[in-house]
Amino acid sequence: MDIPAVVIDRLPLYARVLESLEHEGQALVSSKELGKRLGVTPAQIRKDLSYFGRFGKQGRGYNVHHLSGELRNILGLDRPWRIALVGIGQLGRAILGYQGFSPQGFKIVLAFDSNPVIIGREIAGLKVRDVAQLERELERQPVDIGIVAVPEGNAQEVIDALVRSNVQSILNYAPMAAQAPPGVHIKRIDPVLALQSMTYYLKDTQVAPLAAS
Amino acid sequence: MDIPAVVIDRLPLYARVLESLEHEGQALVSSKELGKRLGVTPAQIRKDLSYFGRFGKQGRGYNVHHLSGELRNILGLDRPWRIALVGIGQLGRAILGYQGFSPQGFKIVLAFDSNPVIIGREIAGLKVRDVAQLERELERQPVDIGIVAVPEGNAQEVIDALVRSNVQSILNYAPMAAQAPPGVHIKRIDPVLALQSMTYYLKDTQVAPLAAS
DNA sequence: ATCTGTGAAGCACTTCACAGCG
DNA sequence: CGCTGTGAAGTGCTTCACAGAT
Repeated sequence: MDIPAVVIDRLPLYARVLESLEHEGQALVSSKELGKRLGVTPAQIRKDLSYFGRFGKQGRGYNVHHLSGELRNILGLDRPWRIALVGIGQLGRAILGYQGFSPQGFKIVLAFDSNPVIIGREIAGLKVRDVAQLERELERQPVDIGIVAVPEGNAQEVIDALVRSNVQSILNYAPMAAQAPPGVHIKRIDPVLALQSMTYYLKDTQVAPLAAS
Repeated sequence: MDIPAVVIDRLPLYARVLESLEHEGQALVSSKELGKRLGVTPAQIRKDLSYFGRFGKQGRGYNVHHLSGELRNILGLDRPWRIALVGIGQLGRAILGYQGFSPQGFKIVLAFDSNPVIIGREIAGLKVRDVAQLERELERQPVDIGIVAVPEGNAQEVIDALVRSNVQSILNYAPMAAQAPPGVHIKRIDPVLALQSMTYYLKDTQVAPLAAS
């Protein structure tokens, strides 16, 4: 069976709410309550979960601890994942310093850049390697995920190199639609693109001319 | 007419490619060529654009400069936008220091935090204000957009305060589904959630146990 | 001949509504 | 009686395919 990608995208949110409920000591939860917390219809939650199994009990709801574990297993969150980060500029350094990855099992194990000034330097405990050696290094030390934090103009070539190294999941911080062969999953994450689509809805309600400040 | 949100989300990508083409000096572009660059079908591009007008010429294609300008106008990218940033921790500082907003017309004009140690300090040229005063400050100096970079547990209350201050567009860095009244647009941007959905597809192809490193 | 703009068809996701179980 | 799991209906986005313009 082929599960819609939108469903997969919602699962991490479900998993996170369930973890909260677990910490709050709640044993059972209904699709209605989960839906309220998530801003999603109860039917959608039941339908989404039904792709993977029958986790609930009629008349009762879902066992929070059990469902949480099932989702973590389905998503692979119960295992560690290795990441190569490409691009150690301002953004790359922020990503390297970000404390939110490792508690969730994501570990950046390789860092690459093209700037000779920082190649060889150690940043946040990781030696920066030459991106020209990316394929060679990934052969020696494979990773599961690539994070691309290079300028837009270089992102496609970096992604191509990652794909040649059999990296199948890529998080792309460059504001462009990257091309990749089928089987490779790319997610774009760009705050400017996100803002640029929201301004569409703001056009007629702009609060004040900037010059007035 | 009500234009699908997915269409609005694609427009910034179109606008960006058109700007590249403009800089490359290309005068005309067909939906086929645009589609190739963007990994989108030509029909989708034509359909998307047709929601807003008839910008092309049959037999020729689209005038790059003209279409670029139309899209910038449709999205409101030809105007400056004011932003309030809430949460000046590690992430908030990275956002404050990010050079990518202002070239696109996004200007952070207010910074808030709840930590007494940094309230009053100046960071990246902006005085950090007390988040408890958010509504008062936004009354004096309205903004168009709010960026929320506070911990998950505080994000909803911050969003509620922004909404009370008539902020209608919010970029939320917290990894949760925030609630807001209709008319308010929230986009979530969280790298961990993005990774957590990609691992679903990786489950059976994990490269190596992390312990082996 | 080429390429747009667009109704109509096709496809995919969401919601409904209810049988069935606890 | 409450709540899940799920076919079926509903809705909305994407793709097709072609008339029409250059």
